[in-house]
Amino acid sequence: MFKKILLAEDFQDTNQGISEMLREKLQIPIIRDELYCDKAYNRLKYAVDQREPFGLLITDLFFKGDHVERKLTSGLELIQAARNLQPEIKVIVNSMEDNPSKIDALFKDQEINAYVCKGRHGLTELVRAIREVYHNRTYVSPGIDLNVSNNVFELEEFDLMILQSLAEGLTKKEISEKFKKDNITPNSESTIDKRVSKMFDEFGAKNTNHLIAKMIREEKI
Amino acid sequence: MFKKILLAEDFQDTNQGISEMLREKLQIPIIRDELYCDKAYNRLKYAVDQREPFGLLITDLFFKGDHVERKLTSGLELIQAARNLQPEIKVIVNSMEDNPSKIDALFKDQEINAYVCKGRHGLTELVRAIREVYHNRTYVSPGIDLNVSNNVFELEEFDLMILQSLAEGLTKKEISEKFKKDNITPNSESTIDKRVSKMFDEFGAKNTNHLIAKMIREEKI
DNA sequence: ATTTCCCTTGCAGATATCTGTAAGGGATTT
DNA sequence: AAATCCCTTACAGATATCTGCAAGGGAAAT
Repeated sequence: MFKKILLAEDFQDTNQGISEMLREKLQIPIIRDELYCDKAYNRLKYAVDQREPFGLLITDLFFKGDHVERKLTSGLELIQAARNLQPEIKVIVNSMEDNPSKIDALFKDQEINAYVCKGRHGLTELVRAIREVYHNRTYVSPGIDLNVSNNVFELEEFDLMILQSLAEGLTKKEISEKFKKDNITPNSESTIDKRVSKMFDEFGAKNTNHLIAKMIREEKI
Repeated sequence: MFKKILLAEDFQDTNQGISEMLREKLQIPIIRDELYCDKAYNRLKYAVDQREPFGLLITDLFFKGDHVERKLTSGLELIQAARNLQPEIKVIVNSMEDNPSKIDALFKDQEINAYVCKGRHGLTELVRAIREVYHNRTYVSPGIDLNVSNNVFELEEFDLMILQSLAEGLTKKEISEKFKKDNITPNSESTIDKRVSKMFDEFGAKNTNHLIAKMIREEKI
């Protein structure tokens, strides 16, 4: 089993619960837990310098901001920095994110080894994930279905840019002009009209206000 | 100190961390933890029936939905049900909500005894809160400033209804008609126009799309 | 009583949005 | 080569939005 594990999790209660479990259930000799990404990174670096690197990093994705100044502000940044420093380190993400396409991106882009979704079985699943990862397998919380990723209604890049611009208060004419300036094509006002109308049908919206409200609430934009 | 404490918290890791701490730091003889509001309520009821009621309820606000059917779906509903059953029970809310006006409402409407904000000192603060509440005092996490509640730009009821209607895709004419039907006044299309334009100024929005996007992102609607 | 202030309402004009129709171009199929 | 499909674009007409201006009414101040 792993000899050294680093835990990055900013909630004290959650942090405590996980550390306790790691010690009891898995008898990990060395467990370090940190409340800030920067401090976690420093620990990794020091361990590498001392030639006693951590075997596993368990990290959350979202870290609250407070008065402390931060360089690394999210789990994503921490993972990238860690991999840069120590490419072979195993990574388990432990977060409340449950959007399959976002989790899928973590495996594809960051090559994480496991994803555990916080919830009623989060701790049990985490123990399982650590064992799987130790044996060079990947793990995903059973509640998450990466296949049935809701790509059915996933927004493509172009439509996304239109929606973001509308949400920023630009008119369709302004969007058309911006697209022309940035060499984004297609870019006629008419096409933008058409795209938005098509989204009305796809998402069952009555008008632009309705569409934007839906998209933001569903965290598509 | 309290003899019996009930903890309602759906995240297994957080739940574990808190239970552990209650046992170690405060030597509470009986601690029950539940992952569902309904189960927590059943425990309260059983304890009351047995004439050995809980002295304190610690609850989260948001509970994830899953396959299990639920009657009580939020901490708010649990608190109301608990107070209905056992009016004198002490209540501490432990959640990640950090909006002062919403927390203020919990004290005013639900008469909760303490509010602890999850975060880097959440567990330490919770211990403190329990001691304070035991001595019949209230407690709020120091990071929360109930005085500087962002009421400066709080929406009044009327403007809120307009925004919600717009976000549902109604036109201003339709909103005007709805208001007339529901005897809400003022209700002319002109006034609704004016109110929305005024909000453009207040919130620095360029148009309706922009305003709705801002309001939803700031969780005003 | 008069003035002042603020809100509601109506109206009008300039823009913006939404929905069709239709023409043209590129890619694929037949 | 011709037909088909899909996307882009232009344009037009009906609505909707946004911004003024002006009139009226109620409440508070003078």
